[in-house]
Amino acid sequence: MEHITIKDIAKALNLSTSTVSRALRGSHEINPDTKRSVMEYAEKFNYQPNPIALSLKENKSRSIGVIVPEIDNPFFSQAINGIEDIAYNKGYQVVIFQSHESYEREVINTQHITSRRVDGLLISLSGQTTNVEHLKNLHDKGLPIVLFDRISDEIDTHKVISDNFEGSFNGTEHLIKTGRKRIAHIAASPHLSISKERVKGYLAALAKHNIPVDESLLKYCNYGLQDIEFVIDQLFSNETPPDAIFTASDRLALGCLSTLKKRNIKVPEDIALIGFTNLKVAALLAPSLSTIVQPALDMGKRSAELLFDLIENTSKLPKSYRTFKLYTELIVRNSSVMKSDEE
Amino acid sequence: MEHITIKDIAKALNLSTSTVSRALRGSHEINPDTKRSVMEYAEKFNYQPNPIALSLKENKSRSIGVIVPEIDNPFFSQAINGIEDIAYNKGYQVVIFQSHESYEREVINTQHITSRRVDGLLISLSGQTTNVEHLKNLHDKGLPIVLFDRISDEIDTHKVISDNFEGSFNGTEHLIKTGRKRIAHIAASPHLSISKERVKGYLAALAKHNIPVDESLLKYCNYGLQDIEFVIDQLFSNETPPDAIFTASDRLALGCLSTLKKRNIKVPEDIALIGFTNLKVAALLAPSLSTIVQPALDMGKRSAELLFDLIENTSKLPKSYRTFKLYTELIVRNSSVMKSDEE
DNA sequence: AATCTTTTCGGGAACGTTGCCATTAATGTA
DNA sequence: TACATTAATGGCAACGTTCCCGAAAAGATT
Repeated sequence: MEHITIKDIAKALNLSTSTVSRALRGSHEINPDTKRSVMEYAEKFNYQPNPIALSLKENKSRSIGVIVPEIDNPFFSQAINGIEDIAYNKGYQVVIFQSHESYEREVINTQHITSRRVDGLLISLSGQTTNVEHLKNLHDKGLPIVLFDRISDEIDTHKVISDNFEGSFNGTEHLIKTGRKRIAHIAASPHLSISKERVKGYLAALAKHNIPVDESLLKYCNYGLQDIEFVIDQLFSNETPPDAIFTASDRLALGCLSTLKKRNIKVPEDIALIGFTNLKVAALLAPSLSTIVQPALDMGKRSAELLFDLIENTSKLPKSYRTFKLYTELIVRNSSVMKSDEE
Repeated sequence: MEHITIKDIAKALNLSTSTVSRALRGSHEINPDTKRSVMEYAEKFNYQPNPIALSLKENKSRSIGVIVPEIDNPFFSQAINGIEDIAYNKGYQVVIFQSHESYEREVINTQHITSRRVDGLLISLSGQTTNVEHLKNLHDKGLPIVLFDRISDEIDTHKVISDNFEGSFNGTEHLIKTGRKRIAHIAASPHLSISKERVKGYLAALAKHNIPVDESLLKYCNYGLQDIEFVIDQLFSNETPPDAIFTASDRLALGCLSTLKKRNIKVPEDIALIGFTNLKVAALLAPSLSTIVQPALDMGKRSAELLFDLIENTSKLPKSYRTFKLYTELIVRNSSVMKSDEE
């Protein structure tokens, strides 16, 4: 890949690089004729300023880093879609990293992030992450960071989440109102903020309706299918098994559905199932899955906007960081109600 | 974000930058004591070489660009997962662009790609792209490019696809062997290589079994739900409607399923449905979806490996480019056979 | 006519790093 | 003792760009 430089133009037109540079930027202190000839030459030979040289000079890369647990997860790919959208309009590049739910990998990613001199970082924590020193360090050094979805209290910066408490509360209450008595909750990694919030919502709904909490109905579970099967089997070995499961994530809901099918437990007759998800196919599952929808795309957009806000006002110091809660929506389908078969 | 530089170390230790540079690289012509003190200082203040300065000097960015139609499409996010995996091990960054199935956007993306000086490009063409001059130009200028999934004959470089013909042939033949007589095929954008190959496989299977081709059963369709509904309605306005639909993509299959449900057409009783997809949830749909699985992750990995091969041997000129066909697999589920309900 | 402004441009440093070419001092060789 | 060799380090240019500063020429102001 050969690229024409400002020097080449200067040499060809018998000018200095300074003059060419100014002509290209349309400076007023350049003779219109000179300007025109420079422009024409640049156009003709398809001059494109070297962003790397610019980066070196200005000490910024015009790129942002994104660390997600797994890109191949509809929630995150939708969020990245939103991020890319905003970044594109701002003329920034999006550089992707995956933590694969591993703390070590996340730490290594943050090292790469700094070494690569990205201008800002968007991150959703891995399921294993309990210590966020690696992010604190970056933030203390002045790197703009926005946390989304899986956040941490220990970092003081902008955060974007969906209203996990409310969503969880509404989902649980929906199960209660449709007559379910023993409602289990399967949460994801207990370290995650989203898990904690959703458990709180679940407990709050039970409390409101004076349903005693049964610890044996509250389970934490990894995404593996075996893990899910194990948990389901645990729940059903209970002397009075649950008549509803409220699941804290898309993957878990799918795993439950498939396990319940395998165990020949009918949904929603034997047990109601409701997910916390944004899967487009949720409506097409058998049975169609009731769920609490999260605005993944909007979350990506909002996070990116906030990050650019931080990047562009990085000097104006006295910041007040905020945590933005995005709406959730309960969508009732067949997995939680025993009515007809078509909506 | 303040970063310590080689100059800082030099100043602090009363050395020249050259000495520090060589000490850091472990050069033999540096006094072991000096080397040690430099190393210690660098360690202590967390020196990280500035990759931007390196890039400027070496005229390479250690990053690769990836252009996909839509990141929020399980096939592509899985592929990107594979790409990121390989790139991570090679120490490269992955920079993501989306064409949103738009030719204009794809062209703009390629401009960004060049202006950003990525070391290589992985691309899957947009559905609107018929002219690939923008890619040819880049390739002629020496940018290593690997095409995957949605490829073009007009660019001579490495390509990675799944065996669309075979997958399509097997899918169609499966429908024939299970007694279907009027098999429709709904393809994606007619410009796409994947569409052409899959149509060929479909036609070949019909030919092998002496089934005459009915042009009215071969449809091209966009991903929009309205488009799909329109096509389905067209098919069923036929005097003898199809008894099977072989669909050329995951999204199309989902759209069909939902439309057929809405129209109260029973799958698989009234009509068999089979997709070309890699959706993890295909098994959980109602009915579970028969499909031809594509190895998206492997495709991403393979493409990335080939790209790095090109990048690293960019000088060794006489290249022989190849097109790699990856395996596909027919998975028969309930949407195409009328047997029992559980597998 | 002498001075002051503009206008238009060139020179050079700087961003962080590497690599070539000195340079110095110490050591080895005759 | 004189010269060649080696070890250890410094100086400087270069990558592509911008920006500050200066300079020459032309024009404007007394």
